[in-house]
Amino acid sequence: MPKTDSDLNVSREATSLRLLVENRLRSAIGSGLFKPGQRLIERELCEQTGVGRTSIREALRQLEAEGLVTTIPHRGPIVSTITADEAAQLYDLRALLEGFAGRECAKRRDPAIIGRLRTQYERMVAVAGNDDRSELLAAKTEFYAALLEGCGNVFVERFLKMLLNRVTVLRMTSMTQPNRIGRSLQEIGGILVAIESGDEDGAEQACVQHINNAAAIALDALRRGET
Amino acid sequence: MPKTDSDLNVSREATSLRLLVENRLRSAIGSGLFKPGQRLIERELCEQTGVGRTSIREALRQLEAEGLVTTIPHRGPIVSTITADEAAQLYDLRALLEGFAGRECAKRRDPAIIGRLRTQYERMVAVAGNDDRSELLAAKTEFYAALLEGCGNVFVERFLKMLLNRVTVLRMTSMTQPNRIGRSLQEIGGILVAIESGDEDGAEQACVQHINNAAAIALDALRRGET
DNA sequence: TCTGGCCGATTGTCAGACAATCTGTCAAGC
DNA sequence: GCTTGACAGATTGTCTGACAATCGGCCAGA
Repeated sequence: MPKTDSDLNVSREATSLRLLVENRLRSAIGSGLFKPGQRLIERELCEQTGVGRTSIREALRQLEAEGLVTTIPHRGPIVSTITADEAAQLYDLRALLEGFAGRECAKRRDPAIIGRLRTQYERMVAVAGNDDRSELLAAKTEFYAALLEGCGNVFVERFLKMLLNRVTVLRMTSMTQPNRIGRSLQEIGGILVAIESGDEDGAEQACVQHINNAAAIALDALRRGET
Repeated sequence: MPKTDSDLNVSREATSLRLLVENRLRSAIGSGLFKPGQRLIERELCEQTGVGRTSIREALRQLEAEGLVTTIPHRGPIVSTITADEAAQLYDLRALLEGFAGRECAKRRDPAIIGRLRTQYERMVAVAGNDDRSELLAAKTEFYAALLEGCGNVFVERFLKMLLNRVTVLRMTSMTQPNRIGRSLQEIGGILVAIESGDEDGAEQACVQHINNAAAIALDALRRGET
């Protein structure tokens, strides 16, 4: 990211209402407050958010483009559901892209990125034992954010973000398996080491393997459960 | 695709106005009618299309999500420009995804898909000599469409479509090089053969190589030209 | 030449309105 | 009882008009 000389970045959070709504809805869906399949009725959203229908609708169009919601004509938007089949495809693609990202990170070895990766990894190790998983999840999210930025490809970054939004709910499932955490951490550590040592093939493989393992668990739970 | 018993598919083209506008704008940008960097003023679009601002704005949000237009706050949307650097990243990702698609096609060997690929390839060969390139381009587009569908991964398909929309203008450039056509056809033939014979590695390699070659030319032209 | 302020253009957002369309229900008919 | 048809309510899709906020450029003044 182009860092300004001195940090005079007037954050310009003055984002439009539409963007605020968009982010709210995104996190509402990601956090499970809005469940897959649930209808999102415009007027209700207007009341809940206090903004006009215009802004709501435009935000919904954006989320629709990202695949988070699906609009049924003359019926309105619903939170997208995902079949086991699609989930498998999603994980396939994610493995491909994250493998690429891992490889690129290892190739570039940007110290700033590596620093962030290591920080988050250590944070994950530190809080792994907590009952409250939220911080673990936060650390993992940050870890991935660094990985995506580090790959130096804005398209990969954008696409992976979209994919991650869609698996968030599934990821909760797979993280719930208690004894998965240990293995997961181990795998992530492997990714970190490979990147730090510039081992491109190793980093790619580690990323792919990590996703595949997570996918196996998530898909299993998904098939066992419903929808 | 789930084919209905008898072909009673009432095409239900009755898509919403918003979708019509969206497609119009997409092709207007893809065809170069709207040039990169050009401002898209809502009211003008309203006049040109004859629809209200509501529909225009929602369509723009969609295109924005796809990356085709970029909205500058309080300034309005412009047709997205692309730097040489970003173009390189775009081609990198495209190579990755199309390599994946090629591999999957070779793995699955769906006769319907292979038939379509071959048909379009032969069509390309047939019209390669024409002065008018439009049919060649159309055939190539169809070829790719079949390749994307054949990979059996809706996410890969969707993402690649987005990427293709963004390179369309660049692709024109690279196709303009006259003696590139021969090589290009040869490469595409290679892809087809590999898929038909189920050679996964070969198909992937052929796809990647094809994109890399196209990228080299396009990027060269881009750097030589402007922006 | 640089500074500051004004003005037009355009977006961002809202409220209200209306037709088109979908869904569920309920009565009528076999 | 089960199917058919019609009606009513709910909700979207779209338009219109409106207004404040903001951006860019122009022009006067130092």
